[in-house]
This record gives sequence, C-alpha cells and structure tokens, in this order.
Amino acid sequence: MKWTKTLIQTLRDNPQDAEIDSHKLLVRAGIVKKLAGGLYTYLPLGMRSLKKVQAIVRDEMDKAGALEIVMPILQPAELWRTTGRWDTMGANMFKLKDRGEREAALGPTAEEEVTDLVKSVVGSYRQLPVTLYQIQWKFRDETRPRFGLMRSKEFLMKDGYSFDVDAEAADKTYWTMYHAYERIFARCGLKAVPVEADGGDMGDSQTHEFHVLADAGEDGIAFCEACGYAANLEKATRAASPAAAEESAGEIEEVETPNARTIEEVSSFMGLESSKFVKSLVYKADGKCVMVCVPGDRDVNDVKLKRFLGAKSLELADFGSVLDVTGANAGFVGPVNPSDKTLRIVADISLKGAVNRIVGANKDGYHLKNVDLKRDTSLSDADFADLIVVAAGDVCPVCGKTIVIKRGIEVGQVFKLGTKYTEAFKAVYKNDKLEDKTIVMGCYGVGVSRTLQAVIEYSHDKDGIIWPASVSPYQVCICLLDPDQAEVVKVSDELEAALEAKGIDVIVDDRAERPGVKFKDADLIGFTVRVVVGAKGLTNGGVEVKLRSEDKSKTRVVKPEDAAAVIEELIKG
RNA sequence: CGGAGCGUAGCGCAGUCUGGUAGCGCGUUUGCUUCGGGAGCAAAAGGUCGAGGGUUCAAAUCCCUCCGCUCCGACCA
Repeated sequence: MKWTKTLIQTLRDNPQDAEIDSHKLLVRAGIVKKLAGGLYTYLPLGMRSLKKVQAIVRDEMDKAGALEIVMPILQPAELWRTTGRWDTMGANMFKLKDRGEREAALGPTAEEEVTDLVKSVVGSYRQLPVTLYQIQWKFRDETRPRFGLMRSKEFLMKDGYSFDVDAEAADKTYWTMYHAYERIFARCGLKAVPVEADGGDMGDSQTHEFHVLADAGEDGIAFCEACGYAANLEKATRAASPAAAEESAGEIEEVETPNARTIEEVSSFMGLESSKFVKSLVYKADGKCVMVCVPGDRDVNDVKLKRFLGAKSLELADFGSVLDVTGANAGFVGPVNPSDKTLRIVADISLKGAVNRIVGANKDGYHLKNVDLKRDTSLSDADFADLIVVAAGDVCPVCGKTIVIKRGIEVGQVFKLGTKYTEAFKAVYKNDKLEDKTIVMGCYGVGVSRTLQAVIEYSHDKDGIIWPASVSPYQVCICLLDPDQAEVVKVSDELEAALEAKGIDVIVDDRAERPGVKFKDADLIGFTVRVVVGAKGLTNGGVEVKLRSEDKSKTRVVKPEDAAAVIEELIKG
C-alpha cells in the first residue's frame, strides 16, 4: 500500500480533550476520530489494527472449540423483562421504541438473547456442551464516557457464552476459556494478569478479570508479590486481626467539635491520627437503615457489606434518615447510643476489641472520646466482619505478606453464571433418563476496542505508539526518501512486493515530504518495523532496517535483496 | 445527576474583563529554493465566533435560554 493512496492524518498537537497518553496517541496518529462524547470513528489505520485484534480473538475462540454466531444488536424488551434486567440495568441501556410502540434496547450484553436462542435449539444432553460467541458492537449509556475507547458508549466486544450439563462440566469450560484468554492477550503483545473479582448478583460465582497493569487504569487491584494473590478491590480480602488491646480503656467523654464533620476535620481539630477515629456511615439495605463502623482512615467496601448483610440493594442513607435513626446529622453520628435503639450496627473486624476511639456523639457538634466498642455499644461478636476496602500495607489473606495496590485496565472477564439465566428462561435439556435438567452457563467477554487502546497504553514512548507486530496497522513502513529517483523507487517497490509475498503487510511512505517528516510520522504511528530506502543509503550499501522498539541510533544496513528475509526474522522474533 | 471549566478556520490557541472592519501558529493550495529527525521565502484559500433570543447606532465581547464537550464526584451485570 502506498501512503498517498490511503487516508492518514497525523496531528502535531495533542487533542485538548484527551487526558491519558493512549487517548492522545489514538487521535494524533490518526487511529480514531471522535464524533461525539464516547463515540469514535475508526479511521483506516485503526480499522486495520482493530481487525487484527478481532482475528486473534476469533482464532483463539475457534481453537478453544467455541462457535461464532452474530445476534441482533436490537434486542426486544421482553427478553430483558424475563430476567428483570430491563429494570435493574435500566439506565445503562439505550432503550427505544419502534413505530408500533414495541420496546427494545441496543444490546449492552447478550446473556438473555443467547439463552433464549439456546433454549430453543438445545434439547438433549447430546448437544452439550456448546460455547457460542460473537464479536459485536455493544451499547452502554455510560454516565461518563472517558479516555477515548476505554469507556465509550459504543464499543466492540467479543462475548461468549458456554452451556454445560452441570457445574463440573461448566468448570472445565471455564478454565478452557481462561487459558484461551491468556493466549489472546499475550498474542496482542500485552501482559494481562488474571485477578479474582466479585461475582456480583450471581452470588459466590467464580470470576476472573484480565487486567493490563497501567497507571491510567480505572480499576484498583490488590496484589501480593510474594504468593501471586491478585484480586480487584471489590473482592480483595485481608488477613485482619482484631485490634490489639495495648491500652486500658479510659472513661468515655464528650468533646465539643463545632463544624468538624469529616474525619479529616475532626482529626486535625483534635490533633489525633485519623486511625484513632471510627467512621460511622448509615446505609439503607433493602430500605432499612444500618450503621457501619470502620477505622477512620479506611473506606467501606460496599460489595462486602452488601454480602455480609445479605441485602439485595444497598445505598447510602439520605440525610433525613440519618437524623431519624441517630439523632444527629451526618458528621456527628456514631455507634454509641443512637436514638433508634433497634438500629442494626456492624463494624469492620479490625475494630473488634478496640478501645479509646473517637466516634460521633449522635449530637450535632460533639464527638465522644475513649470509646470502648465492646463496653459502650451494642456490637456483639457476630457484628464484626471484613467490611473495608483493602489498602496497601494490608496483610495478604493467602500467605501473610504485604499487599500492594496497582491500577489496571480490564480487558476481559470470564464468569461462571450458574443457572441464573437458564432458570429464568427455563432453558433445560433432557438427560439420558429423559429428565429435564437446567443448563449451566458461563460467560466470557473481551473488550476488543478497549484492548486496542490498552496495547497503546502499554506500549508507547514519547515519540508515539510502539505496535507489536501482531496488531500493527502495517507491520512494515518503508520510508521512501527520494521518490523522484527511479532507481530508489524500484528498490522500494521490489522490497514491498517481496514482503507482501511473505504475507507481511507494508505501507510505503511515498509522499513528497522531507525525511524528518516521514521519520516523525513513522514513529508516531509506530509501525513495528521501519525501513529507510533512499539514494544516500543505497550508495552506502543498502537499506536501513529498524524496529520501532529499538533506540533511534540503532540501525541495520542491509542489502536490498536480503531485506525481506531480515525483516521477516525481526517480526517473528 | 451534583461541582468546575471550555466552545472562535481541519488541529492547537489569542481576542471577551473595558462592545467599534475576526487574528496567530500548525495544517491545506500554488511557485521557487531546500532535502537524513516535523525546512525557508512568497502568494492564496479557508469562519453563520456552538444555537436561538435580547440590549445597543454597533455584539465573538454585555444579558437570558438552550445545546455540545472535558475534568472531579456519584454510577459502572
């Protein structure tokens, strides 16, 4: 392909609306162009890379025995009502009506759609197991699209769904997919780490997220470098021990703390460390108020709390309810003697046995000193649990070493769904005794467009993108320095043909530009291999071959007739 | 949905406070010179100043309404 025959626009300046490197580079290198918030056009270069990621995903899915299908993006509301997700997913879905007032949604995912399909196609255990997948555009009405393709309203996703006869068979399928995912990301040039995640509404279902570690990542992950424990912050637990009884409890005492509401304000007002405080938050679990106490320097983990309480819904209580149950406004509430004596109080395990803490007094403008949680509150042993978000320095629940926190970009997830969807749809098969059995499901997602950006975030430098050969828009860029000299053009054309004959895709920068411009653009776009073909080089013995990942000073001068073979080796290596 | 900021040429920006012929850099087009890390000179094209309404002799600028975008937060099977 000749540069002048395609459509490439590179930009010198960073777009004003981009925050992270990969987003800036996506736009500057002419990979994508924004249409509106969260909506992007894939330009010719971006389309090529996107197709290469898709091809890798497709290849690994096929090898893992999954069958490709494609289902409608426009999904009838009825499907979603069957599982109740028309309402529970509600605001995240783009919903619409046709001229006959029939409701539908642009698919944000397809569990319902695929389960409905399988229910009508599968009837016998002989047809199982089966795994179906599609690579299809998904739509989510994100409250806040950001970071380019990272979180957009419309994105390309590979979604796969497995159907097995029982949990044991589903487990086997799960790990088949897990290993396929490891290969997919490795082939995209990524180091993606599987981390344990929370099963959400699916109860204790097993699930792993695949994350590419990056400072720009949106998700926090707890890691133990000693034993390899990795879990996202919703899920991560810690080996927490009750507070050591180092000191004897003092007399409880009321302190005036005017206008000091937050832990930060109160601790600086009183001149004490925030860890000496107990942060008390009032939540509504299934509509009923619950107070949660955690150390002042820690955050409540909503997922753990919800699970501990066995609640279906959980949200922070409104200010009015807080006042009703405690007798004070938010900022001055605490576990000691709330106005509602029936208020359920729970606390993080690390507060068990804690003495001499400071808590809100349930009286505006006051806090209590020297609180002994056992002596002064209604908390019993059963009210303590691991309820906080793990933080750096916590103790690994597996090996007891120290946990570190890193950030990651979630590029994929594998999930055991159990029978949540198949029960809702009554998707059953007949076993060999002609008994109806509910099919056991799993689902497996890869954010294809997000993976594309993750590659850039993972692999770039100050000059631009550094594409791995597997997903580079073109694997080789020939910088043709003297396009007006027939002899030079001939060498370039022959090399282009030789590379293409080897199945290597190549773009020839045949623009009437100065060398510097071509080098800058080649670096910015980041083609895996750059070849310089020019009159000067040819008189000095050949063409120059350089990997984008190599230092600028590093070049190989290669005889033109040997170049294709050398490049082939470099790409393989 | 709350808080903040921005919207002027394809891209990046100035001009708005203090109303008076719409500017700069990059990019684009043409010509000449240059030619190994985003060249120089010369000429040129390109704008309903986000939209609508109002004030005024006069509005990019002041006022009102709306729309869009970005960031922080909330949200994210």
